[in-house]
Amino acid sequence: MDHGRSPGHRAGLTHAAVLSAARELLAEHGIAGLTMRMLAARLDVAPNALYSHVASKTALVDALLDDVLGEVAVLTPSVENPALGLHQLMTSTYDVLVGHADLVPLYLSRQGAHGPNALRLGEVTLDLLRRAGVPEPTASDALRVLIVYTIGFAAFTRHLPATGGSERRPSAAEMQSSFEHGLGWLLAGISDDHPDAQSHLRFASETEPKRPARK
Amino acid sequence: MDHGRSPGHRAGLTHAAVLSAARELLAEHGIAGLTMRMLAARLDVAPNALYSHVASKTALVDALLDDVLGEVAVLTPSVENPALGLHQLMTSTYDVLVGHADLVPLYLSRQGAHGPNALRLGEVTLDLLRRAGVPEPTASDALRVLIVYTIGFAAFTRHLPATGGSERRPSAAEMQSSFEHGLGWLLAGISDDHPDAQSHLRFASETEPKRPARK
DNA sequence: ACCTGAACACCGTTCAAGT
DNA sequence: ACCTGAACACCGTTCAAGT
Repeated sequence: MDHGRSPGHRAGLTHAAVLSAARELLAEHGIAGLTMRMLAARLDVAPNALYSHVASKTALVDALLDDVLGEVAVLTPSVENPALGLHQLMTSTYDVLVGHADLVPLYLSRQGAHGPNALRLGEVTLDLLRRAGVPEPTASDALRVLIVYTIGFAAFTRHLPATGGSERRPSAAEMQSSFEHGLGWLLAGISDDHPDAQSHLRFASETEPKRPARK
Repeated sequence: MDHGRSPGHRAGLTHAAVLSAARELLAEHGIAGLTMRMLAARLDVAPNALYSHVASKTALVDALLDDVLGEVAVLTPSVENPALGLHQLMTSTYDVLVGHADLVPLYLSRQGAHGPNALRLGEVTLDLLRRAGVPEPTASDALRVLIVYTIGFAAFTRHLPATGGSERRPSAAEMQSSFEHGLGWLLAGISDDHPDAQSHLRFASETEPKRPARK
């Protein structure tokens, strides 16, 4: 594989190139195809050459997920309607993660070394919660709940466990619909715990425009 | 390792013995220690001997998780108070899964070949939802949402991502508290969608006795 | 600093035997 | 049917070189 290159010559790899090739590999061959050796082969490089640009495979996966998280749409801070902004942010995160569902379980099994994009999303969410009038002890709970709920649902969109009885596997569209229902319940519950909130979060799920089903 | 045993003699393994040894291995050495070869070594057996009792490693993991799920307390069907039964069932599931949090991400990454215990839990949950007065299109959504929420939270109890800013890692007790808050929001939201429900699910989270923090 | 060659210490799984 | 011995086709990672 390694195109005629003697020990001293370099291939011109970069961290970004490795990351980008990893994303392609993941998209094409799924999670099973994402190995250091396959990645090296795709880059026409010896397997150990990758370690000049990536500390380890787990570091690669962490970087990969944060890279994906960078695609989440963080619209104008929605100062006027934080409730709607909250709903939009979670659904956008859900959409992006579903597009790379293989990555989530892999990320779950590691120490969550959170990248800058993940941190940014957490901060934006917390900010929206506060603006919606949710006071501090509850806001932290709500942040955790929303994150876990969204990521958990994204991880499950492919294979849902035990939906009871002999029912067939729910489609991606059904999963998205269930996700949206549950998100509405959560946002309503958060808001109902604090009736002095400036606007009911429940409002968001009703005014949100329909998204097209994923390809 | 293999105690003097010639090719023809048997070691007396059973499916249950393999499964039990796998649980011990998981508890002692974590997820990294759960390999077919380590498992064989612990049973004083050649690695390939396991394949007489287990089809593959993924089948082992599936069986392992369903075995764990068998520990979930399914109390008297709570005919009188389905709302409280629902809350109790989810918290029990959460507690059990948190005790084996390593298993969940591994389970997520596979095709969810659902064992009998998982199916039973799904059916019991759905039954409770119906008894609580939740009509059918919503009940399926609620079932999915509750399952995903509970399993997702269990998977995250060790490493929570992006709780925003530079806050330190939440403790297990904090995670449990957040889980319970979110569960209350969900149950309240489900019940509020159907005001004719025989009893507000919200009621459950208020009458539920305190559980001791996990060891 | 970046890359190669070779190797180490593992994996899950299969195949041909033995009783 | 259950187990061993040996092997296959992989892994991630390290170490000593080369330029």
